[in-house]
Amino acid sequence: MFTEDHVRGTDSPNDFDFSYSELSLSAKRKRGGSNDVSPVNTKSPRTRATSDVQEIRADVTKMGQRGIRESLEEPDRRPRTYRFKDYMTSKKEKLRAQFDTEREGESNLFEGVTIWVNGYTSPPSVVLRDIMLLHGGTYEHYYTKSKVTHIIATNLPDWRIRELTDERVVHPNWILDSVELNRLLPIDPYVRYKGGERGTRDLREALSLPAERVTSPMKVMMSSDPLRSRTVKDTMSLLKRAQCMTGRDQNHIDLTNATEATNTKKTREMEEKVRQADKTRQEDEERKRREEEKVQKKRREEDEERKRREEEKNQKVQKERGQDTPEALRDNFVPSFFASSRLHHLSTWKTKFQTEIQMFLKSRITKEGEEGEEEEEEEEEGEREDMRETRREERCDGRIIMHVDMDCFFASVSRIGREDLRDKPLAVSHSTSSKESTADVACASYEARNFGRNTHTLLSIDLPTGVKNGMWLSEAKKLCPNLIVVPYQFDLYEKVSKEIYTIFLSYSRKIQPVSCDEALLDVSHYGHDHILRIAEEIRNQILQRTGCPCSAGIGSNILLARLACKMAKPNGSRHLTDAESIETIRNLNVTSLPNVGRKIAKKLEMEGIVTAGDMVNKGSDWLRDQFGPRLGLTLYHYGIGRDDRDLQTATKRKRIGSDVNWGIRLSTTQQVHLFLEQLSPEVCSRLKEAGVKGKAITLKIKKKREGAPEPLKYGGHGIVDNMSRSTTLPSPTDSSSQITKIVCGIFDKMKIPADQVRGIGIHVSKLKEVVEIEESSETPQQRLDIFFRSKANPVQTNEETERVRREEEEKREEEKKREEEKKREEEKERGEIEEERRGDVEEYVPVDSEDELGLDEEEEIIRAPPPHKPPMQKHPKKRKGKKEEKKKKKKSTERTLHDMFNLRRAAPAVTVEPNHIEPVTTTRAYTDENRQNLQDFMLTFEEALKGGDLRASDVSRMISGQIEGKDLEGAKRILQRLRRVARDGYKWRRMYHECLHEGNSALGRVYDGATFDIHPLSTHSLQKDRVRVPSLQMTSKPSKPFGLHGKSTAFVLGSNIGRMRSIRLIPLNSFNIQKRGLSFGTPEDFTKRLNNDILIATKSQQKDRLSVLRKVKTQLQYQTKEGPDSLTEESVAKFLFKMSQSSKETEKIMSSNGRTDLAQKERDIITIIAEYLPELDDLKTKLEATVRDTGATSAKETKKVIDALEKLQYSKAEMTLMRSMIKDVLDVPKA
DNA sequence: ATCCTCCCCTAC
DNA sequence: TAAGGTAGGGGAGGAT
Ligand SMILES: Nc1ccn([C@H]2C[C@H](O)[C@@H](COP(=O)(O)OP(=O)(O)OP(=O)(O)O)O2)c(=O)n1
Ligand SMILES: [Mg+2]
Ligand SMILES: [Mg+2]
Ligand SMILES: [Mg+2]
Repeated sequence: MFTEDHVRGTDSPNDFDFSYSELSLSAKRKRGGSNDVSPVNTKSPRTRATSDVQEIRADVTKMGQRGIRESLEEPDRRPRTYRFKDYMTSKKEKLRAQFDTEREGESNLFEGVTIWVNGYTSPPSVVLRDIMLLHGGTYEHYYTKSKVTHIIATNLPDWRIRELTDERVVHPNWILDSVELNRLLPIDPYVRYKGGERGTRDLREALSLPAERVTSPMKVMMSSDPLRSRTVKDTMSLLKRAQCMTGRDQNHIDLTNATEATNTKKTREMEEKVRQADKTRQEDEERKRREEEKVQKKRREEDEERKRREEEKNQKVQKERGQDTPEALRDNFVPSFFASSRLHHLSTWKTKFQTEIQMFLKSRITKEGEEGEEEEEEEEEGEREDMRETRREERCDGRIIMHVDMDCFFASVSRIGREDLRDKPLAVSHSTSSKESTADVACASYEARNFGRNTHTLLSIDLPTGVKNGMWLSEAKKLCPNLIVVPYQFDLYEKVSKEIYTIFLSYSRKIQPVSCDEALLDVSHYGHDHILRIAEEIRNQILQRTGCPCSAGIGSNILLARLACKMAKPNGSRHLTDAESIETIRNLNVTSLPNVGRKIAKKLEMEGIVTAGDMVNKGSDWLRDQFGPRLGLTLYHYGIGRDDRDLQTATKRKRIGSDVNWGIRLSTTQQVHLFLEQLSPEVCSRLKEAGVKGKAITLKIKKKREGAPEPLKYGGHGIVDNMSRSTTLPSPTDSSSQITKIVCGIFDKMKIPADQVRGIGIHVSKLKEVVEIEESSETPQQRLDIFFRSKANPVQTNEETERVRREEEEKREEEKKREEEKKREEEKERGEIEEERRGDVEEYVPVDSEDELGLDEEEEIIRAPPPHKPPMQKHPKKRKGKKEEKKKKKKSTERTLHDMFNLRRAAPAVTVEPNHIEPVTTTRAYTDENRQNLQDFMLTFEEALKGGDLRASDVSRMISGQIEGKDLEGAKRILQRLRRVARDGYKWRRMYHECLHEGNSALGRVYDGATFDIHPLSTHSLQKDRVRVPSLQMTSKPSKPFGLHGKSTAFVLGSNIGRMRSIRLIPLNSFNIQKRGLSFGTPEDFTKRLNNDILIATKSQQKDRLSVLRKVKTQLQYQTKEGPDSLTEESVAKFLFKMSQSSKETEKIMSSNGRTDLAQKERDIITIIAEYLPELDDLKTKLEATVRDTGATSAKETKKVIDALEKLQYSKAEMTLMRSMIKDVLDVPKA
């Protein structure tokens, strides 16, 4: 993720980096620990009323200042700075070396000058830093007497400055003017406060400036006051120059690309310089690298040349047809789109901060592992060890999470150095004007958000109603006619972001980057007592360094921290304590909860649920039912303030992609191909940057929905259907041409008319790190062989196949259209028109619009999967609502059992040609309405079996009416399964097993988009004698909350269908138990018992019990999935214990809030889980005894107890349980 | 049971 | 004019 910008920007000795100050951290801790600072802080902040916050804030500001003074007084305790340099890979190191050479050439204007920027300046410190960086100067993040030669400050008087006697305090215009005139001006006219004469001399000496420079005739040249206020334009032009040097666009990453990409004079000069430096001092290795680079460059050039010719040809073809080149195929459309796309930037920055922080921390860890070279290093280790210890202890008391988020970020950045914009309603947008503008407002200032409202009534985060982020400018203008629109300043946002992350890193190393303007910090190590002060200190620092306000929220988990931050906005901080959380959250709108966006909010609203309290009242069962086991439970927990997510400090990327869903209006397939060719390199360069290759290539297409109007939004995609298809390659790739080829192939297969394409995306997944790939010993040929051996033989399609497929799709399309039609009418009746536009739900609820009404196709279908009703209705108990059921013509006179019992067939029987791919539309889900039918089917089936004269063909026919064969055992098994279904109340889904065999053909799925030669059949064994027969697979009750239910298309390769012989059924779950274990059994025992109990509960219709047991089962499954290891006795024990604890926690919250009903529910859960943990009380008694024996009284003595326990030789599982109980037991005597 | 693909939703 | 990108979580359907 190292952009050119990045590499260059960080190559200076005084570069911007994540500086991490161990010292400032420990100093803070000490300050926090001593009681001298705070007169306010006698109460614990956990219980402090919010009204105290103001007071604290003022107090803390002072304290922050005192903190700085402290550090000034103790110059030895300066923070240590770690740079990327410490942890970049050696390759990147080399790249940087090259840029160093270039940079040095730029200017040495400020050589020997080291500045430290004090407080808020205009331009802000980030800009000054860049300037210094470009002109040979040094920028210090922290003040150090021995290093800093100039203190830069705008505001006078500043009490801090008065304390500085040795250094020069200079106005920033000194820097700006010096750059402008390209000479170092004397500082005299710019000096804000002059120290002693000695200081001046020192300064001159230190700088060893030539006399003529110092006596520059600047006064003559500068007609205006040197301390004048700079215009933004001034500043920006300087900044622009800075950007010229630092490399502009983060989209152009590849170093070699970068050197050849621009043909500006500057670049050429730089290259020349580099070459010269190369000659004189680069080492062999470096030269070799260059050679390689050159070769690659050449290759690329050839490649591009070829492409260019192709393109020319294409364009000529188009011209001949009299067509213009579409906008999306213009030169540079893709890069320029991304360069202007705010969302692209947002996304890019997020991943950037994620990887950077990850790398930074990793490097720190390796560093720790090494021997400390200095004494200081040792100390530091000790300190960190100490901190870890502290943290561990703190965790017993719960974590302390802080969420810091910039206030109206983009707008605030625009206000830097613009006092005139300070209190104005502001919007950041591309558009320059117009009431009609469909440009998005990326960010609205708080004045715009609250426009026209009495701000005193704004008590809750739920209330604001003015301009929202994501809203169209036209609408924003309507709401707020005074709105001032300012342009994006992406470079500045990025700089400010880096600045705030630097600050974050100086407070905690456990950081989850959330966005360029926010992060979650684990600040447990500061303890509860002073945490609000720390928050204020951070906010203060951010304001000082960037000139932008932010807010901070603190809580015992991520949820509470986020909510607290939101509530504190703008420009505030808050600690949302556990005690007040439930009551506070209860009154919040559901949309303020994470994971509740547009759709979920709407679904909730339809049930009359508006507040989080409403949601909790509806119950966790309902939520899980509606939103799936995962989200349902999460939401329920959020509703009562619970959230056990860990901070995600390090993640592995799973996918890399690039989408353009704007400005896509193409007319021919060829044009789509050309566009894909533009997009592929984008994806590839991101892959390369991340150092990965991927095996799965996905093409995403937004296809204009049938009948959808042209979108109102300029260049917008409008109402679309999303489609995607992927191809898995034998080996990972990051080759642009390969990916282009594949996605073009996929697109052709998707059979989407080019003029209906509204959005295109390419994604690569199944990623592998390049380093690992290189280590792998297999040759490409070997890998290919492995692939072909592991997969079936790919085939080519033919025209006939495509025709069938198209027909099938058309049919589906038609059906979909009908559905929509119906739905649209219904919605019109209800007056419910939804819009296609998006935007922050919470912030922006779109308003109706004639033209852009967006109907979600899926919603209607969820409620009623449209069955292909066979004509015979043996069971006339009909749904009344579906009066307009289509009367379908029966194709065959043959009446199958399938028809008789109204069991929908999975697919029409199709004739399959050998080696051809055939589309088969399968219909899923025998839903409730079919249950009765199934039971009837079963009875008949049973009768038939009794007679003993049932052939497998009958079984097949009964189900699909198409296949011959004989398999009594199979039939019996089907019966068994049917019984089970009837008994367990499972729903069914139907599924295809295909077939295959014979000669040189193989069963296989089609690898979309890939063209392979037909391979001779390899020796691996194929499943022979298999038959394409629908079978039944048990599935738990579906809980998909959104989207299309019940239909999908399978593409089946068939051959010699006539020879099929057997039926294959999914084996029932079997449990190979045995193994003896604990009282509650091995994991296998446990699972078995659980399943059995579920069965019993089902039979005896103990609904609540069943629900609890199912919950246990699902949760356990998740646990297993997430965990790196398979289930063990201990993990099961721990899991059960945790679940029980979790319910206890909920129970506590509920009963303390008077919700006896819900508390009872949790108690029931606890009781049921306790059945599986019969030993718990016993163990606890034993544990207590041990604790008494050891005489331990506090959590600190945990280890002592554990040692004692270990001597008693409990089993692993028992130890696990006891371990989790120790804290409780030790807490009791304390209390 | 477990894996894969496709799709949906959310967040900034 | 305007730049509606992207990653990850998660569910269903299907295959093995
Ligand atoms: N639909 C959106 C939402 C956000 N952003 C950009 C602009 C915002 O300034 C920035 C940060 O998003 P936040 O959600 O943090 O919103 P703000 O910082 O603007 O306001 P707040 O004070 O509520 O955090 O991301 C955007 O371009 N489009
Ligand atoms: Mg923000
Ligand atoms: Mg934010
Ligand atoms: Mg929300």
